[in-house]
Amino acid sequence: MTSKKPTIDDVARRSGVARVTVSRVLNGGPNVRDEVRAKVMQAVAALDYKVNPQARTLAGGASRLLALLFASDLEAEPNSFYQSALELGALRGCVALGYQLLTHHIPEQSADRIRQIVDVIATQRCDGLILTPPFSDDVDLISEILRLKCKVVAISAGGAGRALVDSIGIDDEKGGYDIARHLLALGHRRFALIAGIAGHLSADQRHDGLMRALAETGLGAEAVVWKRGDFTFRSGVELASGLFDDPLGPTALICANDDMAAGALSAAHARGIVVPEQLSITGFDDTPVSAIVWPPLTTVHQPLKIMGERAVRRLVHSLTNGGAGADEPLGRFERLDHRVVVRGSTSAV
Amino acid sequence: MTSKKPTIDDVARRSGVARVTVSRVLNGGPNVRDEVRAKVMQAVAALDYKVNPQARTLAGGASRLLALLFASDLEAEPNSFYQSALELGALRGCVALGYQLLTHHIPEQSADRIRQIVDVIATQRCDGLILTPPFSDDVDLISEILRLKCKVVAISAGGAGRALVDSIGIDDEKGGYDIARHLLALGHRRFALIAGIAGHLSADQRHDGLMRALAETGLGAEAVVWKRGDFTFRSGVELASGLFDDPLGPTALICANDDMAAGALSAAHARGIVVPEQLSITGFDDTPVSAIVWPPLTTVHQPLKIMGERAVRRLVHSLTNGGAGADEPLGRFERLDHRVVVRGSTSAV
DNA sequence: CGCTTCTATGGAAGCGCTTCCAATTCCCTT
DNA sequence: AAGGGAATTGGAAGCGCTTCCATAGAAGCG
Repeated sequence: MTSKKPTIDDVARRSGVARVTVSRVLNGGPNVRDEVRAKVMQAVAALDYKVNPQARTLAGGASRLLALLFASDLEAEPNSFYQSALELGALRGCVALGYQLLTHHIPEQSADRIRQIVDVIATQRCDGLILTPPFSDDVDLISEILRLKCKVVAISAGGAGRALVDSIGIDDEKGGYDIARHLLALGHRRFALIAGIAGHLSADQRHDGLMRALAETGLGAEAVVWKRGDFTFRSGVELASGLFDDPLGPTALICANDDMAAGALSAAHARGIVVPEQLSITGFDDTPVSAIVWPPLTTVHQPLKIMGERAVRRLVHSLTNGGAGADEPLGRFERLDHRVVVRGSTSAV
Repeated sequence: MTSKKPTIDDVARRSGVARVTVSRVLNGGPNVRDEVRAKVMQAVAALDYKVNPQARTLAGGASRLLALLFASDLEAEPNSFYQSALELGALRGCVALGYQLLTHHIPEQSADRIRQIVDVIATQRCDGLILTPPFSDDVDLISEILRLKCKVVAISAGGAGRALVDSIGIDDEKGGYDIARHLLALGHRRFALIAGIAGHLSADQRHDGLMRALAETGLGAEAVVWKRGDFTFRSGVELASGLFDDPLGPTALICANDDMAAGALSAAHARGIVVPEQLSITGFDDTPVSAIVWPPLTTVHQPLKIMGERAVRRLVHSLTNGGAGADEPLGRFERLDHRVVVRGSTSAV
């Protein structure tokens, strides 16, 4: 049928140069005359030649493979939209830069999560890792990965992660502050908060922001009751249900992500509580979930796709620039803009 | 720091056999004495040796790389839960079988979708492809892929795809029939249908099933008004909005997937139409969306994760069994069970 | 104008693994 | 007990690419 795929030698032969020269052209190496470069490129086009990534890896040592790690059980429902958005962004970056992306879901609570992740690095030979919360702040995990000389970029790392590796995220404290300001402006004074899991530092920062906003308005810790959820719809349902009994309960419920807000909304519906008239609810992330539910959620937009793409670019950058040891300031945090998106789930008290 | 990674030669040396023998053990080859096999395995464990997949690919010709293809624009919101479920299942299968999975999103309408996909095969050198609708029925595309000698398994292929390649799916016609029977039993007689895009054959089969159920009850085409959506929440909102004006309009709205049903539900809320009292709405797929909205959707459960995993297994099977030409009946369809999940969005008329 | 210093190119040596084929050993046959 | 086939093992040859080092010219310099 179709003849064998062309190799670098075919290109070399056709353009009348040595194999190394073709390799140089392909890798943008220096010291190649424009004339020769053009001749090679032409042969590449004519033969529809594509480098064999496996051969390149074997010879060159770099696999051009990146892994995106999520903390979720394969069996459980994933925090799907959040993850998809990051993945899509990362994929976009990989396609643009000629890298490949592997996605892995690791049960977060498992004691051997570190072993599993190290295994991914060892088995798949990927040379860069993108960590998502709460792995982004898992100091033990990160140290172990760095020990293996694997490059890392963390998404939404809190203080712990930021100190160790490059990271990308929004100003979560400010995000929490902003959403609180929105509710305070609407006249709310009694709040409930469904926070994230312990160890998810960026979500805790949103909590801090909320408290700062309250303090500015002269309110203290007594103005808010809070619990920790696990970011799933289900936990939103369960935790919200406990809030509806007190007649002097909160008038506004702030959730650490959209899924839990959707769950809270569902619980409210089930109890006949009208949102937002009787209770305002807010989410976080601005995933499609916030637009799908009724009423649509007021939430904080987080540029997840861009975060995914930036993560890849940062990783590739540090991979190709040899990460010149000292001059590469490890642990740089890149802040992206967020914004409050007001929809129908909040109203004046 | 850590010494170089151990190679197959290290294992060979440590266990006192030749490199080939280690290779045989690693690949489950025949003709190795149990005693030798054990000795090698022990050395592997002692050295914490992992095969280098790139080297294996280069030498062996098989990349052990599978690609999962989705038809969606990177910029548009993905049909996230549907895709995530398939991906998760496929990932599970890959991990179990020692393969790697690459996910790609190709804009479906783009004229050069075939070129893009062929490029994926050529550039990434993956040796198996998992197609999702509507690629599953894209005869031109499939023919081209087969011409490249790349193995394919299609998810939810309709007649066109099933004839060409191995495929996995539920009995969509029966799914449509079942959901219609559910509504008919509740007394509904006037229906609306938000169908899928043209060319998405499995979704069309659900339409056929609906018509069959209606016919059995003595109803004809006049009992249902229908339109085509594109499976997005947005299209559900838009298409449903047009249905609410006629006082003698449908009492039940059947949607070809959950996202469009959620959109329709949202549109109903916006118009003050109470679901299910004034209008019953059904979805399809049983993605988490169906549980997140209010009222939760009656829908048809499709075992997406299992479908993803089975797709990988089928692919790997045909890859490793050399696909012995004749005896391998190409185009085998594997049917998985579906079931109607009754939730709050449907009630008696 | 002879000498060093670049700049452009090519030769050779593998990267770690598998496949092909030859060599050895073993176990049955007759 | 000798011959034959099957079961085991190893040697050698790459897979397609990059890296290291050597080789020419071209260019710079006193």
